[in-house]
Amino acid sequence: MTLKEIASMAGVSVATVSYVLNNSVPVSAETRQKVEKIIKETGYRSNILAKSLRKNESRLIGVLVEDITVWHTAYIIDGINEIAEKRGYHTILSNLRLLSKIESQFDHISIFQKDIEKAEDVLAGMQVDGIIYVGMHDRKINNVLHDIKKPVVYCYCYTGEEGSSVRYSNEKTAFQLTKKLIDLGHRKIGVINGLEGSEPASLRFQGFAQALSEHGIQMKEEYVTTGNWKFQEGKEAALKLLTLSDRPTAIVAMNDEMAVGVFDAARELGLEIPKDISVTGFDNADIIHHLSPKLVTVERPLQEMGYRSMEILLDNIAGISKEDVNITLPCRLTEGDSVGSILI
Amino acid sequence: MTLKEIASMAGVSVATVSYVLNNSVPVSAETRQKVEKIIKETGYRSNILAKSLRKNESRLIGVLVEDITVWHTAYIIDGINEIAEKRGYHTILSNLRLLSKIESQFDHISIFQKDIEKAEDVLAGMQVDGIIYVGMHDRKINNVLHDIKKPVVYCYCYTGEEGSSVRYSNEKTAFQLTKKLIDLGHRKIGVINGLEGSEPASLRFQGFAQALSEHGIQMKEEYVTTGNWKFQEGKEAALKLLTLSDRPTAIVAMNDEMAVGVFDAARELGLEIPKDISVTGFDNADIIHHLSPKLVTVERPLQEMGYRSMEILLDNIAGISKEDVNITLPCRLTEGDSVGSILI
DNA sequence: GTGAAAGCGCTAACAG
DNA sequence: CTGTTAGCGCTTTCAC
Repeated sequence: MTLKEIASMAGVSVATVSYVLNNSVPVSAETRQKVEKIIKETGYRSNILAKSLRKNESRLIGVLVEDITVWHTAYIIDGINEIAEKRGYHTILSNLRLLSKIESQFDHISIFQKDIEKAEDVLAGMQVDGIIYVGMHDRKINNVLHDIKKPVVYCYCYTGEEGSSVRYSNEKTAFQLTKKLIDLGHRKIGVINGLEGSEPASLRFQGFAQALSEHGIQMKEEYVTTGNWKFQEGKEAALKLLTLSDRPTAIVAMNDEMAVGVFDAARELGLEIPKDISVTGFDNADIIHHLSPKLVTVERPLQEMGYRSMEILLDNIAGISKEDVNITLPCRLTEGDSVGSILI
Repeated sequence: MTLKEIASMAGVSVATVSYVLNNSVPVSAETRQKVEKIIKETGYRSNILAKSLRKNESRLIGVLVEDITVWHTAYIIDGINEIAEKRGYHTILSNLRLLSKIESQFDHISIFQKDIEKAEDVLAGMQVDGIIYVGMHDRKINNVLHDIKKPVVYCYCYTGEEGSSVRYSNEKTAFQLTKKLIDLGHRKIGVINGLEGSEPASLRFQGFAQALSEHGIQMKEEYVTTGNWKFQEGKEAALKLLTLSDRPTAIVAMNDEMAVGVFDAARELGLEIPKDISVTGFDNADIIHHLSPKLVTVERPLQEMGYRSMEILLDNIAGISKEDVNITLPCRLTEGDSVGSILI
């Protein structure tokens, strides 16, 4: 069913049908009714491709994700979709599937410049009005989408150079988390840092360190440990910390999986949380929802990151803003019972 | 940059450029070189929209998901993408976001017929060649996409009526799991069924029951419990089972979260897994990866479900197959140490 | 208020 | 082999 067919059925010109459809030009009530009746009866749906071609705007946003199976990606896409729907845009998804390709060599993304260019070609060919690039890790990457003249927003990653970006706050959040412990009276605070070389790990650690220093607490070397973000190493680090002769009263685990390791270690050692040891996590992952007591952790604003990425992109497309914008959203500390106060 | 511009730069007609681009008609080596040079230099990318309009085929597949944040969805999309990429198709994603809208009233999908129709309008308008509908729960739904004349495949759900579908095997898998326990000598097997009224729950239970009956084992009423798929109710059910005077030697938890509850219950009661009690789960969720001993559970073939959905759809589009096909893929039992053998 | 007609970028007869 | 040309379905001047 095409405009032309509708027009002839209604006994009007194609232009008139178009006017009715788009409310672009006044049409007499009578004509409008006639046309709308036919449209309803036939179940006509206008060809968006043809419209885009003619108007030279697709209202299509390319969402280029490094790996859709990485947990946060789905939530970010969800946020993007929500704004897209509200503003009459649609999203075309391109999935680089990096995870299966690089395993855990975070930085060797340059190897995949080829894949990215291919995806870029397709998206550009589809005439997308802009692209949101969703990272699988929070890190600095090259401006991989340099070849396209459309607006780009990087989400869950950033380029040092040009390009807008939307991230969440690692440093400030770790600061708050640590400050919370300090405010509860803790002075002997152990930390299980994330994988060495990972940017979130070092940012989170900086926040941790700053909270200590701002409160005049000396960081003890033996209280600083590292894990690979996984349960096992988290547990091992916790065992080390908890068996120190002067053991910490609180442990900041830089992600939830390692925090679960802390719980396990504490149980093995017969220590009670939070009475004997306070624990915090990071990520609010599914894995902690059955923990008892409830873990104090951090919820990243994933959906919100999707919203903001989309808003920035659309403003950019609309020409409202021309400059790159780089924003870092705050995280939410969750309620929980895994931290207790210390009598000072 | 358009075909026309390339043509004039190369001093040939648009037709010739098109021939070069598509290898649709023989072109002299000389002309080809000339044209390809210009294409490379200018970074020309053909307008896929225009091409689709002209050819009346978009090579676009609509992926309509009930909720992208439901864990399995991302993996299914990943599978769909992989085949799409291989076969030169692209996917446009539409996300109904049902989860936030209906919470857990599994069957009231009819309320959302409106949302679905809207998504359908858009996808049809985008001239997709077909649609894959990805459910958020494995269940029977109406043929919600009746209004479109393009091929449709339902994935992770099905319509009783018309329409192809791709699912995984609940019944057979639960049968295998149970049989495994029986083969190890277990005769007193408790079960923690999933939420009442849920289709996977009843299918899994049927598989469980059949394994018992095929091996001449009487199902004891007190060995049958139910949970709401969640940790807490799983744990409560396990406590009930494990404190029976004649307690079972094995517990089949119908999902992983409840299996974690069994682990917790066993520990509280001072029972050792698998020496005192064998445990199995279902789903291979992240939540179990730190369990010790390693849980024997079931991995659903999610990516494969994406592959097959796409293959069926593309065959359908190509006209290779016209009939509806409904397939049920087998699951993989994972290796683990949470089950032990019983001396018979 | 309505219609005729040009043209968005591309493909595919058809003619040469 | 190459070019001319007629559309694909739609929007949008420009006349009337």
